[in-house]
Amino acid sequence: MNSLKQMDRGALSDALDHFGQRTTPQRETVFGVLLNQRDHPTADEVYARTKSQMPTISMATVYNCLETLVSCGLVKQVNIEREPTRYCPNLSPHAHFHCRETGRVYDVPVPSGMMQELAGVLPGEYEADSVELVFRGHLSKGKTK
Amino acid sequence: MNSLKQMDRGALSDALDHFGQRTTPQRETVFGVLLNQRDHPTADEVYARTKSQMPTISMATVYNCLETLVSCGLVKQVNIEREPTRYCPNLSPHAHFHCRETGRVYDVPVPSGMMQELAGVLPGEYEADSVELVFRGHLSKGKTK
DNA sequence: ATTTGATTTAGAATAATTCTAAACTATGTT
DNA sequence: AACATAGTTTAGAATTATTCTAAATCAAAT
Repeated sequence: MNSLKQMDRGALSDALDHFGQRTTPQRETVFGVLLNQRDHPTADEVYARTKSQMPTISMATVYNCLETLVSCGLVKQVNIEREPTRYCPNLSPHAHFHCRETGRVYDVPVPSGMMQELAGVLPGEYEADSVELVFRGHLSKGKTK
Repeated sequence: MNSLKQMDRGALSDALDHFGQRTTPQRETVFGVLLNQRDHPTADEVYARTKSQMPTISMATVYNCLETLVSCGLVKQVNIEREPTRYCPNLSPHAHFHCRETGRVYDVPVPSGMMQELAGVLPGEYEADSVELVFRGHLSKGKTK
């Protein structure tokens, strides 16, 4: 699989349009790479994967595309400690789990009620537009998933 | 104020001892800097503040000391997006609020029950030893605190 | 067709952090 | 007290993710 499904292509164009940005082959390809393998790749990894489909793309363009996708709300950045930024096209409310042993990052669904509750701990003067929840630890043996 | 209170000096020595590390003037001074002004300074800021009390200290030592304090559990690292790491000697359970306008980071106390609850969203195979909760947004007008 | 502005590109620049190797300090042992 | 050992500090070099720059390319609109 290496091309965007019609549905995703539509979502991409719509979102880009909405922010006055053009739909380009590079943006489509990068978005496709993210949707195809949902393992929170770094920019470097996205670059490698994209290059295999589009050998002339440059690192700068990958960064540009990722930045564009993030600013259009199609992709989220995940920062774990000081490690390279990772990218995630999962838009539903979720937390992240970072395994210290493998370095892998997993999505963990969070009931939406929980998110409400979290916002509740903020004193009145704080107005949050985003919440980030990251767990760190390890996966219990047997289940490497 | 520029020297460690007796109580804090004791806590520092105990913790360092416990991990087989020496209590040095550099570590004491850096720890004192963090306790004195609890505004989540970056390593650069810690360096500047420490240098004013101990002009011969080097940047590398500041990083070494911070790393030592973190590994002994006396200080926490706070990473917000890709910005420089900040340091925080608040050991009670709390979240962070990052103001997009000023860039400042605030501690937000979190009821301990909430932390328990958060851990509850993790499926069984995930064993977390730390939870990080970061809000981003802005302070409502009037209260710049 | 031509202008205009957006996008892509390669490579240089930046900046936080880590590494390296030498100098220094403290501690324990005889 | 002198010495060996290991831990710590230091300045500066190295690393690395990311951003910047300026030129080339592309697309849309007159």
